[in-house]
Amino acid sequence: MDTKQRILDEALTLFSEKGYANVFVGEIADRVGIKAPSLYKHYKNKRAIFDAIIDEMNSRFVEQAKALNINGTDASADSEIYRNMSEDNLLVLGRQLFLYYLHDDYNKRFRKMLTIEQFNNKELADIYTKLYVDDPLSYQSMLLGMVASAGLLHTDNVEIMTLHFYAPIYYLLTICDRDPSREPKALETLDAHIKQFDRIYGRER
Amino acid sequence: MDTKQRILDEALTLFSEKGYANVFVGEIADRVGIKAPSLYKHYKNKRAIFDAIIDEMNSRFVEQAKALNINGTDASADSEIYRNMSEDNLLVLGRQLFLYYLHDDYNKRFRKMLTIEQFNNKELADIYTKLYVDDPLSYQSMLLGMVASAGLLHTDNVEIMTLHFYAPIYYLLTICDRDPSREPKALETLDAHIKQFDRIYGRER
DNA sequence: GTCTATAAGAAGATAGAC
DNA sequence: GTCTATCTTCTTATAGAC
Repeated sequence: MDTKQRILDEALTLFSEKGYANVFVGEIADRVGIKAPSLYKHYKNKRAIFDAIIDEMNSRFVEQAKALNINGTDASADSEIYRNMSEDNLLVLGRQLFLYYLHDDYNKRFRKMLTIEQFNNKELADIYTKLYVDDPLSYQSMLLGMVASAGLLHTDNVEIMTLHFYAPIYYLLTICDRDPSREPKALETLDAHIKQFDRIYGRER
Repeated sequence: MDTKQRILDEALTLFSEKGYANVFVGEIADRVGIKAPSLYKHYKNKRAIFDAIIDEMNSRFVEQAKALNINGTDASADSEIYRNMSEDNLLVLGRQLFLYYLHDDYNKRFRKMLTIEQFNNKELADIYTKLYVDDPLSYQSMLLGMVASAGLLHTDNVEIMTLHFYAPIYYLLTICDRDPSREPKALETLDAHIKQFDRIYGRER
């Protein structure tokens, strides 16, 4: 990886642990293995590093969204999966979603940085809301809606059903971000949640 | 309010908006209406202000927990309320919980400060987990457990039922903290959530 | 592109008068 | 307890050699 990219990488790690203001330019340089002044050959100033991180993450997530949408809107490709969705498949879906969000390195560090900076930076607050509130809700609404229209889930309000699916996942995610030692317990709770969700919405009522 | 207390109050406001590192001692002093050096007659240094906030908030919440426990463990006082819990009462309970957390001034500012500082300060991370994860879960488990034992809610897993009640409330709370303009929509969603919760758990299955 | 040396400025904290 | 003046330290950023 070239130096310019390594600077972004180390900076993101540090920003996600301590927040922008607590990270010094010299600290980033140290991690990269250069001296602070050398860093200014790659970026105009400290803020430019921060902005470059946001730009890169934004395009990363735009690509990801594109990839999801291709599968998501192409009913012929996906419908078979979701029309045959058993409790086991629902468990796998929820677990994958959770573990991807939790362990994907960029996702995790970027989310923590957004968490720290959200009240101080309206742009980051909006990105957070998009990535961890609005996008998951609309994506999962679509998936669960397909499962429901196949008759495997039953509700008269897909939005609330999706909230009941996602809110506990989000809640467990924030717990693990704060304290990774709670991860095993959170995974158990996740499974119990999804099984219960399937029992609740998975039969005629 | 005396100066020493006003310093804590203004500091908490600033810390909750910008985080510890982005708040300057002179800024706190400005808000209080004194000069920075005068502030050092009240607190040894900037960190001491921060620590005093945590101490005060801790004792505030200990008192609150005591007050809740008196009602909570005194079955004879509360049981009548919870044994007659209709959907309307459940709505009120959820709404009160949500609006208290959302609008109580100390709660709100302290929560935002904890959110910002959680990854940089293990003590604050633990306080956050206690206040917004463990305590609400155990308190609400107790309440909902009473409602269930009165036959008004039905589940074989009170813990997961409580997660299904609280996680959406927590999720909506973090949305509103980040963007208060979403509060009206969040309140609608909250009501829809609780009504759905009551429909799900409130009848024999 | 990386370094050493250093400038420029910000922010925390102290001294001492009132 | 509050002020003005000031010290000290830390951090960003630049200059200029290699």
